[in-house]
Amino acid sequence: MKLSTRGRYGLRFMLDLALHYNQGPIFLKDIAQRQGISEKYLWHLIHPLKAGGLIRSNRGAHGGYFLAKAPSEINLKEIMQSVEGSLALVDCVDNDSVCQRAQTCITRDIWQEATRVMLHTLESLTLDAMVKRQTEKEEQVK
Amino acid sequence: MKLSTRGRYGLRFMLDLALHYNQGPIFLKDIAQRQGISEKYLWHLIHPLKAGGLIRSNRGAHGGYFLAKAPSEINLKEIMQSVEGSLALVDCVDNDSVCQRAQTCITRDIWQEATRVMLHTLESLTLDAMVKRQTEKEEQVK
DNA sequence: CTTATCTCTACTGTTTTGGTAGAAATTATA
DNA sequence: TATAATTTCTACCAAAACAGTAGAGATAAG
Repeated sequence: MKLSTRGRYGLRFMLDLALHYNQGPIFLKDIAQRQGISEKYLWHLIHPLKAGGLIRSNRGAHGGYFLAKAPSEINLKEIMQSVEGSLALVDCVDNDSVCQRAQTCITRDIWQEATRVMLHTLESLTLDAMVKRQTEKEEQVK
Repeated sequence: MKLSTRGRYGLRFMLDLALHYNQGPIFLKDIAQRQGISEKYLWHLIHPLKAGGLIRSNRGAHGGYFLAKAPSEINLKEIMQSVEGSLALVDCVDNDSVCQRAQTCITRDIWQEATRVMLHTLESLTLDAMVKRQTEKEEQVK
């Protein structure tokens, strides 16, 4: 039940953009350097994040990436769903036809409920809340 | 973020034992048949469940498996931790030395919190509650 | 027209996952 | 004590998912 690097890096990428919100397009190169992740790999995350309408980009010289919405309007559930796909803990939650037992299986109900709770948690965490926590943490270090 | 078959089958195995609680040792063969899972594969789950103190067994003829505790004393968190290992969403939650950023990384705090909520949910679900739901569901079908 | 940047396709190696084979150990019971 | 039924264990294999890289093409600024 580990998160893959897609999810972990995806959040770090988005948080980096949130920390530089309203500072114009941010170079992928800079994000990659700050986060210690290769540009090549980050591309795999950028693609679904664009498709999910969470980020936008400018091409060409002086191009770069920026959030498509305010940090307060972007939550962790959206980010994870974009980069990881469905967050259902088991496939039968999304689609009962994957298992003949689905109609009568009580464990399916259990996983459905657990998935719901998890999604609710992720939904309550927004990028701007994370930015706030980040800056608070940096204050404490001083 | 999908659960592996270990987790899914592990719960079904335990629920099967719970449904036959106090009926003496249950043959692996019977569980395998009811659940549609090979005996060979189930062995991989049985081993950690025994190590985790959740089930016990009798060897030899008329042997079999049974719960080591009452169904009300066994929750989903224990079962998952036994068959899947650590349930931390990311490795750095258990062990900060896996990442140099751990001390200052706000995303680590986020995953730590999400993990905590998830564990709390799993902990609140006990085998006997699932048995109750199962029998209620069967009543409704009639 | 040159440089900086994003965009895209394709490939590769490694790890994890799911599953099987077959033999050894243990116990009830005839 | 022999036999049948069952758990226990080691080893292995194939397929899928994951993590990461290479290199070329498209676009825009200056």
